[in-house]
Amino acid sequence: MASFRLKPAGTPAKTARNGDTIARLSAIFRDNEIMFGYRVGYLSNYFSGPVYSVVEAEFGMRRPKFATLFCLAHLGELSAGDICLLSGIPKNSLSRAVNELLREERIRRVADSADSRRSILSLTREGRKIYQLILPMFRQRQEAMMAPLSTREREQFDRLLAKLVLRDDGWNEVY
Amino acid sequence: MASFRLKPAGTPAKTARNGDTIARLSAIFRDNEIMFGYRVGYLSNYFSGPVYSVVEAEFGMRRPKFATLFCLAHLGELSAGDICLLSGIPKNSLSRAVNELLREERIRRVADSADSRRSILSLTREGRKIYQLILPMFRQRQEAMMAPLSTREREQFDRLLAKLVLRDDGWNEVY
DNA sequence: TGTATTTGGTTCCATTTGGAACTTATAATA
DNA sequence: TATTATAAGTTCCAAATGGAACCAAATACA
Repeated sequence: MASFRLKPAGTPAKTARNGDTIARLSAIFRDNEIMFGYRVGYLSNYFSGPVYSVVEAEFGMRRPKFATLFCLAHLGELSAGDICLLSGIPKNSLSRAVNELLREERIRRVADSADSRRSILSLTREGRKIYQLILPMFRQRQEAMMAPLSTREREQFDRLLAKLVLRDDGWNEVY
Repeated sequence: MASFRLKPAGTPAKTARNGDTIARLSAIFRDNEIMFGYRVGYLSNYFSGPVYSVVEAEFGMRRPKFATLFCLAHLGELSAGDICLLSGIPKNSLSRAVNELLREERIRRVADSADSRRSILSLTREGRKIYQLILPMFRQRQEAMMAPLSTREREQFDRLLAKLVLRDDGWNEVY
């Protein structure tokens, strides 16, 4: 994991195109009716897709499982439903992820004494270790993604994302 | 479709939480090691997920198929590979999408005379019609997503997204 | 308190997914 | 111009996905 990379050094992109084609294709980024949504989705795909394909091969772990580790690493103790809310992953997928992680002893689960339908999840030492192992891949990929922005621009971007995500209008209450 | 909505009016969110819980959970948006990647992914999920689940139910169409229509609607004629590049969808998934759309006569395909491995795809009248029918859902959802930003902030966001997406450093040459 | 509703979580199942191997056509190089 | 490598697209298959139905506990409220 020391030197995570998406392709061996020097390997040319499989989808290399000439400049003209690129220019023609990228017109779609300059003008369409769902500019924001489309580009956000595009970034998201190219950000996480390649990393997950490595993480899957190397750790047998995809979005639902990693999202679980990620949320628990940050917030300590959560229910499965909390993680759904924080990730937008459907609860049945998340349920499976949780049960697999339990089997692998990467998380633990104790019934919530206040509400015995819920249970409280948290990382085991092993879970935290694996998380720390995977995290750098995402960090590195994020750094690559953000390369075109200056420090100042990153601050702006940060501020805008915060506004979009920390909100109270129920936009994300859909699942 | 006249009044597309994600939940019937007045239906409370299934995942309603009290303010305290919300506050606790949203800490993850304020501080983590992959702030940009995480929040972009979160937005992307909550933007498109709910729309696709309606589009799937109503038109039997998911991301690969809609991405195909979307790209063709904007750029006229493209190969399957172009659409992969523009969407980050793997080529086998896209191949299936293309063949389904052909069967449904929503796109047409002609062999590229210059390179007979490729073929050139384009929308049929029917394909364009269905696209126009779906598009407003995404527009509406995007509008909801962007609600917290002022006009000025949207311009900023637009500028930053453009920088992230219109780039030349091969960041997206991974599939 | 008893009945109806909602909620957290799991299970079922049909469909979708994407890696890998394959086919055919083009490009690159000897 | 053979030979080899690479590209576009398809097919195969094992695994992941998500809607829907379900169960059990909690809540609303008559």
